[in-house]
Amino acid sequence: MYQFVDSYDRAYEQAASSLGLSVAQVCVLIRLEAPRTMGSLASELDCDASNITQIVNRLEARGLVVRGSSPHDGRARLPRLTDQGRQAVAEFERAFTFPDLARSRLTADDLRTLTRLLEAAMGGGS
Amino acid sequence: MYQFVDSYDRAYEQAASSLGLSVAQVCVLIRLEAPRTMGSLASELDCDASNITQIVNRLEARGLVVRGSSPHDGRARLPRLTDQGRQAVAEFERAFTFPDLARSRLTADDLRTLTRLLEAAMGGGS
DNA sequence: TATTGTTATACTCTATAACTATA
DNA sequence: TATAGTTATAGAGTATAACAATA
Repeated sequence: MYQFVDSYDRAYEQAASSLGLSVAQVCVLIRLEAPRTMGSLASELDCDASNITQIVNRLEARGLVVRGSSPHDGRARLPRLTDQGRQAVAEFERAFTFPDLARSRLTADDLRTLTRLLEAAMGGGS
Repeated sequence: MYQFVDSYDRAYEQAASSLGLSVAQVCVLIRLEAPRTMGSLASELDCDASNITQIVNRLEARGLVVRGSSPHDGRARLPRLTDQGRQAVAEFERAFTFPDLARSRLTADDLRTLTRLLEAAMGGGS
């Protein structure tokens, strides 16, 4: 179990760094396929809002993201992907081969079983 | 698959921080149940040696680790756990309930199947 | 008054480069 | 000359506290 998680994490890190990005930056980037507020990113990634501010600053400095404004709430910012950002997301998904590779090593039946057992191990619906 | 890895990682992080330690510090600590060189830690954790130097510095400052010397090689250091360090490892293992909890939710048969499928998904013997 | 986000600050993780001591 | 480890330094992730702007 540890070995599997470790392999997954390392593959994720390597795919990110092959694009010159950190894991944290990719985590934000892939959640911006639809624009959303800084706060919703912070709560989904379970970190402080000031953290998101800094990560988005760096992504914006690289031209992967732009901060838009919300028409409904003058306080909120709505970061969204630029074309270059969308391209980076696509490249990451191409580089992060671990899940597809893992799936390709199992039969369709075994994959269904694995999914069921992982869900059961996590406690069903949590 | 992502959900399972994410749950595992979050549980690990929370167990570490419940002891006031970072994930990186715990990773070093739990590998010191037998003394070993700085270099072997760096290669197992796949990071630079200077990184290990700093983490061991912080663990030493907290009294969890002491740097010993090797009788065979005057250059090498052999960090090892103090009593307080051993206690911290035990506390971490008590706090990191995720794996035991996951196992307890499966029958013995399902657990064997899960292990087999995870190994197969990683590519057998890698 | 409460909420969204930013700024300032501090600590940790991480790598690179230059260094010391030993082999 | 090569290896084990450290030091100095710099960039990034993270949180806390104080703050501005808006609701």
